[in-house]
Amino acid sequence: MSDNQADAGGAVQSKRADARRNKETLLDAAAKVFVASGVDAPVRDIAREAGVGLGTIYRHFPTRADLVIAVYRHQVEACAEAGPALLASNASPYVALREWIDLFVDFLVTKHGLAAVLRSDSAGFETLHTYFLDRLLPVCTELFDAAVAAGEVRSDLSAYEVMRGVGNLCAGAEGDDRYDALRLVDVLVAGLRR
Amino acid sequence: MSDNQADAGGAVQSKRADARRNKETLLDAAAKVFVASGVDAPVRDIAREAGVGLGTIYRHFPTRADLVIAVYRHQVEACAEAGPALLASNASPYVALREWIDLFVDFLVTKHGLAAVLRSDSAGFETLHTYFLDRLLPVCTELFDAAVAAGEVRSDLSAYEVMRGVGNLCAGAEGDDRYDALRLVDVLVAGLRR
DNA sequence: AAACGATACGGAACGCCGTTCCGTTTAGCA
DNA sequence: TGCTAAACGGAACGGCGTTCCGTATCGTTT
Repeated sequence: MSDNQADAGGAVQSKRADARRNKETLLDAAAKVFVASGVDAPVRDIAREAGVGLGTIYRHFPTRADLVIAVYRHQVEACAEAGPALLASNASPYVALREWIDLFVDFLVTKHGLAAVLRSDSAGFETLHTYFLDRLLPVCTELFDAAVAAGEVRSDLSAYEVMRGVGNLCAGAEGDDRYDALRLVDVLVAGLRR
Repeated sequence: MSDNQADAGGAVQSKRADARRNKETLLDAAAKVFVASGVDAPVRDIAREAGVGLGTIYRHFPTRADLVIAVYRHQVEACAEAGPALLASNASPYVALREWIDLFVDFLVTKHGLAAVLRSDSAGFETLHTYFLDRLLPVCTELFDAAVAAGEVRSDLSAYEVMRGVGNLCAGAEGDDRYDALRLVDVLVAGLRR
């Protein structure tokens, strides 16, 4: 899962060993910097942490957003895969949805500022936004629709809105001890109930 | 309401006519640019629109945020003043709270990107963030506490969380027709109910 | 009317950002 | 052991908010 940065499947590996090694180094360094300083950390910080030039970063990841995507891709993957599993192991689709949202939220708040990226249109992050949506929205939709079909939640919303809503609630939760994102998401999810 | 930029009351007017005129021009220009391009519009755009140098802006408004505050001050004021009024004219504090939140949301979504500012810690916007909180939080608290006291809403939240939550839900609502912030706020507020 | 501070003005300059460009180095193959 | 395509580092670019300062203007005082 570590190499392709376009769609899953057909990505080509670089021929040269140093390039592959550097990409790996870069991903590690970026992950480290992201947890330390948030997703907004300057590209230069990551380059320094990796002991690498700026050009190197930008050949591997054409855009800051692409780097962020690559770093979090497999974590998003895990979240996506949990969806169907939860649906299968729960009698109530609503409960499954709630638990999936818990997972989603955990993921978001663990990574500094990642949630903020979910609502950003500032060009560069559009890619990341798109990726999150492409991968997670179908999962969320499946859970949400099941809960709607079971008559457990109100039906005047879209799964998309729920996901973005949750993402937005988590935005900027870091470093503000008066604001408990988990609890607010709980309120939102409670409001979903029919 | 047009001149003071510190706290209400004791602000001193500039002695020179051109300064007063420029400040006015600046506020008009900024308002115009903000509706056209959102609160994130570059300072230089505002300077150009006003036909004024950058230095002039920064003497009148030490920070971008101060300018934004000045532009929206009386609208924030109106929102703040509506709180007690709603509380007085409604039998149910919960209904008053809900209506106040409607006002608040209207204000946020009408002005491009203003909501995003509520969740931002990015240094530059801190002033703006602080101002919003200082003025609006007490109002929201009054309404919220009344609703809690009346036993109409759950009590494991703070007014601060509600306000930030609503603000967050509205962030990035522009230009996304699949995302209806109003409706999500509605869900959140419904979830508040006890 | 003239002269003179105090005050306000414009915009060049600074530091930080993401990103691009290109001369230099190096890996892997013949 | 060369040779070349690939990858490298980092200077340079344009855009941002903000600062700084020489210049122009205002309002006053003679």
